[in-house]
Amino acid sequence: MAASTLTEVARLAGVSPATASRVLNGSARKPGKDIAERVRQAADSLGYIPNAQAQGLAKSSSGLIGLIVHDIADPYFAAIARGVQEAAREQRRMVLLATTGGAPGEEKEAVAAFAARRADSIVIAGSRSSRAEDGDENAELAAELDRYCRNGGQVAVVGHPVVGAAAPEGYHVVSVPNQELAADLAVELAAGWDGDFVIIGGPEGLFTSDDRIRGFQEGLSRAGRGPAEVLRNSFNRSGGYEAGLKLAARIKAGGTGGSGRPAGNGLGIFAVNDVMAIGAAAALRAEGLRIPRDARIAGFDDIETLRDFRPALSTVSLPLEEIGRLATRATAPPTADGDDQDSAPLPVTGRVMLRRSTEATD
Amino acid sequence: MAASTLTEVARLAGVSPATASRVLNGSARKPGKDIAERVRQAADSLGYIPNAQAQGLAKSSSGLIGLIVHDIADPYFAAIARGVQEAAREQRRMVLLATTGGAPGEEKEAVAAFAARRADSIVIAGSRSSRAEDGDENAELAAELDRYCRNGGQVAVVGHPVVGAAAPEGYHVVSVPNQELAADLAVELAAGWDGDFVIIGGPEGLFTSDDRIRGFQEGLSRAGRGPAEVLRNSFNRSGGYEAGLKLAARIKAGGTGGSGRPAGNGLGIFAVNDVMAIGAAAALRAEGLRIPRDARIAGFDDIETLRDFRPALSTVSLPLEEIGRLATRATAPPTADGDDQDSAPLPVTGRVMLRRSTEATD
DNA sequence: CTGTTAGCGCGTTCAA
DNA sequence: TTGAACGCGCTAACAG
Repeated sequence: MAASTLTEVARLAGVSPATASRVLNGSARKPGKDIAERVRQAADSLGYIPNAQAQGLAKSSSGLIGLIVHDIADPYFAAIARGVQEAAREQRRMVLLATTGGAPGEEKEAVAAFAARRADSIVIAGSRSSRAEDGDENAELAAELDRYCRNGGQVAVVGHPVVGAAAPEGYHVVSVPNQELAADLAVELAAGWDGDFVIIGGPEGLFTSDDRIRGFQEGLSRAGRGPAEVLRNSFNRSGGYEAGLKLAARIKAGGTGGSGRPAGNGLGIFAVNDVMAIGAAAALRAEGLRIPRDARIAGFDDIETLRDFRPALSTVSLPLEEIGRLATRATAPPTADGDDQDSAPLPVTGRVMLRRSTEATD
Repeated sequence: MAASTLTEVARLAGVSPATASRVLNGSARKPGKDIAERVRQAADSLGYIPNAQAQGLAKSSSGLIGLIVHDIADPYFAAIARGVQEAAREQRRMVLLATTGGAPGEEKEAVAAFAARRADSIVIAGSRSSRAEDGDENAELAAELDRYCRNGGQVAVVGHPVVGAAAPEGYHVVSVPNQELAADLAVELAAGWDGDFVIIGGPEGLFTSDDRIRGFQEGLSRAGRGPAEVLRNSFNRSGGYEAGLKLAARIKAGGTGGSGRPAGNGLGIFAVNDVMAIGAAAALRAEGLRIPRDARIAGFDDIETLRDFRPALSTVSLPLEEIGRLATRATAPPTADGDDQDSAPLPVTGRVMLRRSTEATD
């Protein structure tokens, strides 16, 4: 990766490197109009491209923003990534990508790698977990983040704060009202359906999943219903599929988990995200069941790619892209005009979307 | 972004920076066992993280790989990105992301930005275009890429070479047999359907789209059919939707474009990618038409997130993730053990998937 | 095997 | 306004 350097440009233009630097990169004072042109021409003819590494070294700031996701191919993260990318472009920064599969250990590695690259800020999307087995790694992650912040780094976390993060300066949280929205969803669903509900959740300890489960239960209780049974599986399509198979068998057996309801009365299913909901729906369909006739089903996230799914999936719409933008902007260098909103919780609102998958069929 | 430096670590350990460097980062020669431990402890207690910028400056290599996509939220690119990310991790490199919306001008900017960051290699996913309006920008992009390669950079392009790229050393192409596969699809579709075909394509000049159109026509001719009409629209869902509306009107009008076929006999629709196919299907459905009864429809790519769509979409399966991996590996630094396969065309194979959306209904 | 020296390419003081 | 000198943090040649 050898390329022409600023020194070469300066020599060709017959000026000092310092002057060349001033004209080519944004400096406070502008050199003479005539000399500037000469430098620019020299740079152009040499195809000069400033070495960002060297600039970063000298200025102690890289123009890099690190993004941590579980899986970039998951439409949920892809949508957030788009928002991050957009905001980063506005700020003329570049995005460094890391995928971790959700393991806190990997996330810690990613933070360290970003710190090594001197990324100005880090956005962590994706659910954190509080599982006991992840305890140590979570602690390490928190420590790494702390150090990063203490060194002047900016961090934004989507959803939940990292467990045990001491939150010095520069630590921001874009909180998503998962619980409230799940409660709203439950209330609306309960208004149109008096049968039993079942929740398909992710592994225990996953904050996003747990919040949504808790919220849904709360909504049910607010609607005068008892708590729903919770089936736990992996936080992806196949997890939803497996749970769907179980529920299909149950529905076909004619009961709804011992409540003694008559056969064919179906079930109200809430999957904690759209992808799991789709998986569950696929399983039901594979078992010959129909939605919403034999079972009503709702998800969460309102993934764009899934909007053409039939029957249209009831869900909670989340401004994923906006969330990415907000997180990114929260980590932007202080705008100098004093509006230091700092770590004030950023407002994210969602909306319950009732669609065909939970409509009455009679 | 101030952090403890190698010098500090060295001082604390009572050794020279050079020695510290040798033990902490991979050097050829290993220092004494005792001194190594002392350095490691010092580094640990200081929370030392090597400054990759400085390392890069000194070593002239950054461990960065740049990825250029149209839109990271598009499942097609997201899948490729996952592959790139995976391979990058294997090679202990980090991914820099740039999204361009497909404009050659933006791609040129991205290449320049990657070059500035001294990325070791660049992967360009996404269709190139040869539209006249993009001529200048394409030329600039090619020039930028050339320069990048000449400076020792590695480039891999998915699908088609960049227009006008002079291809010095380090320029690789992962070619995707779009045309052949589209032809295969046409042949298989024609075997089960004797009605008319219509192609929903992207804007003229988009290589991927044009290749698939050309291949499909070729396949039709191979099957003894005349060429299909081509509807051009934007290369995304809404483009498919618009085309679908037009076709719906035509189908409902009872003709198939003047061929005089009886009403209700439908149409065989080939959309050049899955996302457009889904859009078209949504339009047909919105107009009260059913698939495959009123129209058969097929796409291209076999997007994972869309696999649960009903009726299951006939398509051509592409190993997107593998493509990303291949592209990334193609740009890896020469493996030193001599297997310099260099710019040999990398093998990518796809497969026609006939599913419910193109099945006979009677 | 270790320490010293000299850059990598650039920004930013200082004097001129 | 311009140029010369220094330092950012690290690696790679040397010297000891």
